[in-house]
Amino acid sequence: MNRDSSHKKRSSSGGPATPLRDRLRQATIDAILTATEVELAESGVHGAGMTGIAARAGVAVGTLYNHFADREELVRALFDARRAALFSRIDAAYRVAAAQPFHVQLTAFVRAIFEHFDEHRPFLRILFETEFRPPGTPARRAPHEQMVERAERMLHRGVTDGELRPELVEMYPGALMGIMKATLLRLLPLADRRFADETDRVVAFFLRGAGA
Amino acid sequence: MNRDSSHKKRSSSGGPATPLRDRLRQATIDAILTATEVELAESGVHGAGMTGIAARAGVAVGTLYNHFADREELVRALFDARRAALFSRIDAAYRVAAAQPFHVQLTAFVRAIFEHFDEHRPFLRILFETEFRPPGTPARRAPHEQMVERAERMLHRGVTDGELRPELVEMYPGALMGIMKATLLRLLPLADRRFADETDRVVAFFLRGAGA
Amino acid sequence: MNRDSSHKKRSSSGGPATPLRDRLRQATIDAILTATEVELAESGVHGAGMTGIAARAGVAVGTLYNHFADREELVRALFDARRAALFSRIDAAYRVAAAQPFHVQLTAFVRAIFEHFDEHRPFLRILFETEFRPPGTPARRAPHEQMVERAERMLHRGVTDGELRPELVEMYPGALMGIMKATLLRLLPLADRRFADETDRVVAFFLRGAGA
Amino acid sequence: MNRDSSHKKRSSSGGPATPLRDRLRQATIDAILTATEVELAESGVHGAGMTGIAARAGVAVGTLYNHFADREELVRALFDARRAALFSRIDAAYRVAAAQPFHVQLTAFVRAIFEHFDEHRPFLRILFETEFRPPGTPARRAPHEQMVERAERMLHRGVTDGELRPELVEMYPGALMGIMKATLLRLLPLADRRFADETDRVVAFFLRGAGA
DNA sequence: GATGAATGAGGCTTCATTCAT
DNA sequence: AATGAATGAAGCCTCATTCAT
Repeated sequence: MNRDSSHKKRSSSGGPATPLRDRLRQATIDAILTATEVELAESGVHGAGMTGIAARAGVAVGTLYNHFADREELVRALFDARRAALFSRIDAAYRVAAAQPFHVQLTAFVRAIFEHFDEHRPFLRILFETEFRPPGTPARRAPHEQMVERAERMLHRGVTDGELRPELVEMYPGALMGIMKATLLRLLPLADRRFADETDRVVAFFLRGAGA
Repeated sequence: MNRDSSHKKRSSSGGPATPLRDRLRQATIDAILTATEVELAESGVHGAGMTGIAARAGVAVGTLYNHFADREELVRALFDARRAALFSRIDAAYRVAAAQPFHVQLTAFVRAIFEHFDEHRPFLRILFETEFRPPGTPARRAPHEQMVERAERMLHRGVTDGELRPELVEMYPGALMGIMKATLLRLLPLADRRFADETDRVVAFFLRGAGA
Repeated sequence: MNRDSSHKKRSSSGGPATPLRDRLRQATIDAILTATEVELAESGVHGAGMTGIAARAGVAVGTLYNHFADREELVRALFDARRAALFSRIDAAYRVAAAQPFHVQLTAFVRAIFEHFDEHRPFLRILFETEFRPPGTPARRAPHEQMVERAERMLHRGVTDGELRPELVEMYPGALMGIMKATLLRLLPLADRRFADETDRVVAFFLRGAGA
Repeated sequence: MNRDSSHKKRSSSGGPATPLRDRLRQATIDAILTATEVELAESGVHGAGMTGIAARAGVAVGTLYNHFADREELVRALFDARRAALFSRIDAAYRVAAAQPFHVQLTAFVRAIFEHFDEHRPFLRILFETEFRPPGTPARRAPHEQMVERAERMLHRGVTDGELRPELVEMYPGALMGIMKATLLRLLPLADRRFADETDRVVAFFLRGAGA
């Protein structure tokens, strides 16, 4: 069935024919994904039901299945979408700071992540719950691991540039992530605190531990 | 409604009336708890079913209900038992090192935790999964938070003793836990590595970041 | 939590959007109620199971729960439906005979009840079983008591009109009901006898005992 | 197994050897039956469980099965015991009044029944619940029918003696029982009223309806 | 495409009954 | 004969999924 949004058979005339249908379609999908995110955050990844998701999205249950093969694919789509947004944000910040010293890039990395979760608190709750057993395991990698990889690449540069000591290098990625997660976990219950405001403190602590 | 603690009669005559029954009873309970631990670790906290638990424990489903009111109480009993063991181990190590310098006590703290999880890898998997949303959700505190509290008390001494800098002190407990968890997470897939062997490196990294 | 009464949308455009769905829905509910009645009569109020009810109704178990929150609500719905039918029949007969002498109204009352049970023998069996301990036990009044109340009102008129002696008046409602029930009980095993044919004899006996 | 209390192999010496064992045995059985009666009355005939019965009787579940083959036999034993007591009481009263006029005997009949239920209110609740579907159906007759038979024999004499009119005679037994049951039902919620006090009024009402 | 009632496998729990001590 | 933990069939209910309209 047609769960990929790339039909592209609208090329009979010349202009952008029927993009309306596609736009409506995408609007429905977005509504469903957002509803899924909120429901999962509220009821837990396994506690949320298709009925509740449909209700919050303002559609019928059957409509969910017109866009996603089954519950698993829906959840996976949510994870993919949010992960893609997070990674593109990280990568953008990363690139912008590519010419700057390592510690600037590190700061940009941490800030990008914190800002993303400031905008997606519900998804953060979901991430913590599924960190160890992400939906769609074992075929898929946990977002966690993919971020660890990105952190590894960046921190490697820190060592190469001489800004980080090489001794405990294999601890660095996990330690950075661990400190960040601890910060997220600590602030999550406080609805009025922005994660991004902690950026400098996290970087400071990490650099004291790992800095040359 | 825990059905344990039912030693009503007995001892009315003279001899030890039925210690045998009690021993068998306790053996059953232990078998059930262990089976629960393994099943939860394998299938997830919500994925594990009473049928599978009973099968692994080598008892009938009904037997589970002779000792635990329902699924929730069973899971809670597992958490309580493992958490109690962990905390008593921590506290013991903590007391033993009470007269020693702070960094020795810190090392004892970290090592106690790592050793406990070396002996209870399945429970570790469960802990990660429920860190943010503990079973029996609202009423009970996450084990995580209780450990953070213990860490806070200990690290406070580090500051008082002058071994830790007071600047980022509110980050310390989370950071220590975060670094430990990152280490556990990193080594968990490697079945032949002992967490306890990482003790010194974790302490070293933390002290470089927080030490005076 | 009765899930009926869900005609939320529809009629936004112009035509009668989905009266078909509603009709099918009601047909399902009726089938379920009838099946419930028969199963309860056959297997007893507690002996009847959701599986058997679903099978007899020709639906899946889950369908029962699409229309009734749980077993108790289903049974209650059956009672409510049958009781409402009985009472509206009684009340109609009662009104029609309002202008006539008391003994005519009494006859109409008895006949209405007998005719109702001629059409709902299965429900009669259920009523006898639950007379003393209605389903959904504490909260709701037994149908029995509600009928006694109606009888009381009517018999009061008999006394006022001088057609009944006032002496043992507090026995009248129970006695009338008791004589009727004894008659129902006596004829219930005889499938070819109509209760309504006993109307005059019951009234005659009661009036001889209570008449002025 | 030995569920009949007639072993009678204690005749080796001469005197009444080991009647002690039998007496203890009977005491246990009585305790169980009474416990059963109360539990059934409280929780309903199907709601009462073997565990609750054993607990109330002060024995272990297994002990119940040492005296009764299964739950059904236990309930049946209770019914048999109470019915036997009721019938022997009725029959005694009946015989005593055999030489007296019919209406005296009728009064004795009604009073015997009322007195029995004054002493066994719990059992009365059970009777109402099972009147239509007695436990052990279909092999066993309902107590109701057996009482109707006794009533029939007695009322037949009333007709023969000329104290009752022969016209509606087939209604008499049911009507008498119905009036009695209505009275029991009316007074059952009032814990301080004795059924036996209603004897004369019941007889009076019945005789007005059926008397010559 | 959207709709939502119908489906039924699977999960949790109960409780009469058994049997080793 | 008493005990009470163990047993497991059977009951109720949930919820992802389907499909006729």
